[in-house]
Amino acid sequence: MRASSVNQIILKTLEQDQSHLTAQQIYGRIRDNLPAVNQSTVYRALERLAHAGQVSVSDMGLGAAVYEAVGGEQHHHLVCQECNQVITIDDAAIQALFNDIERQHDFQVVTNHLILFGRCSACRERMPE
Amino acid sequence: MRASSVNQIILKTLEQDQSHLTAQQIYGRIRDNLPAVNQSTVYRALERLAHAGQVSVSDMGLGAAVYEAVGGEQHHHLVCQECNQVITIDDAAIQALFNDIERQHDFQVVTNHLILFGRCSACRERMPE
DNA sequence: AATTATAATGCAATAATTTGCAGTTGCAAT
DNA sequence: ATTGCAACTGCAAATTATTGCATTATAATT
Repeated sequence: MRASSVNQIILKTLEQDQSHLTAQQIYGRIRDNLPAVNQSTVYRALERLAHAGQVSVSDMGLGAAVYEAVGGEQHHHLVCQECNQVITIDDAAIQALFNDIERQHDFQVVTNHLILFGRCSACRERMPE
Repeated sequence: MRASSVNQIILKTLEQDQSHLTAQQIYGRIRDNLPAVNQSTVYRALERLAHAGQVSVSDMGLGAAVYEAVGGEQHHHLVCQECNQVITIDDAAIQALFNDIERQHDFQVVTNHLILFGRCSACRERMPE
């Protein structure tokens, strides 16, 4: 396998699929076309892409991390610990925080997919503390 | 083993140790006193404690997640992807964001230890994009 | 105290992820 | 072309984390 065309293939795979894919799912889809790609190659390519800010990695509290191509508009998620509901929130507030951090700490945030765990309104009503 | 005294033992272990411990390290320390505790019990106890907001779980980009007792003052971290430097930041800005989210989405954030990846100032100078 | 329900545990199997190391590949400079 | 170096890959082993199921413990109820 030609070195690092894997990056491109993974990116294309993620772009076709809008939803969050696990490393194993990505591995599976790539295998369909290129049987001769190893698992750790996929993990390492994903790591490179995440590092470069081209894909996001998120632990949504499922067994496995999920990956996604970073497109124009970012989004983030609130995950309810009780009912597992996933709420998508837009980037404005988060970007503002990141800008603050960048100014205060001179630190360029690359994290591009934030997952915040907690309790949704329905679950709070259903079972108040 | 008396059910769920494990919770207390883990909490005590984490409180004694200020630093971030991995599940394996916690497992190791508990074994010293209580050989008859299983790995999955430790993982499950940590999960419970995290869910209850008593300990924080963070993937700092090392191989394993790290756990910490949640004390009075929260803190969060910026982790440089290049040099692995860990910058500790205080809670104020983050809490403000969480409050916003709580107001806008009626969602109570439990996440209590945020890790943001990016590039520290030194590395940005050393290797500008 | 006996009875039920609910939650916690151990164990073993499985899944997900990481790592070490040797071998390839791509690329730039001879 | 050849050399040298850094990045990428495959493979296998090791680590880290999760899960299913039978058993045991705790708690609540009668």
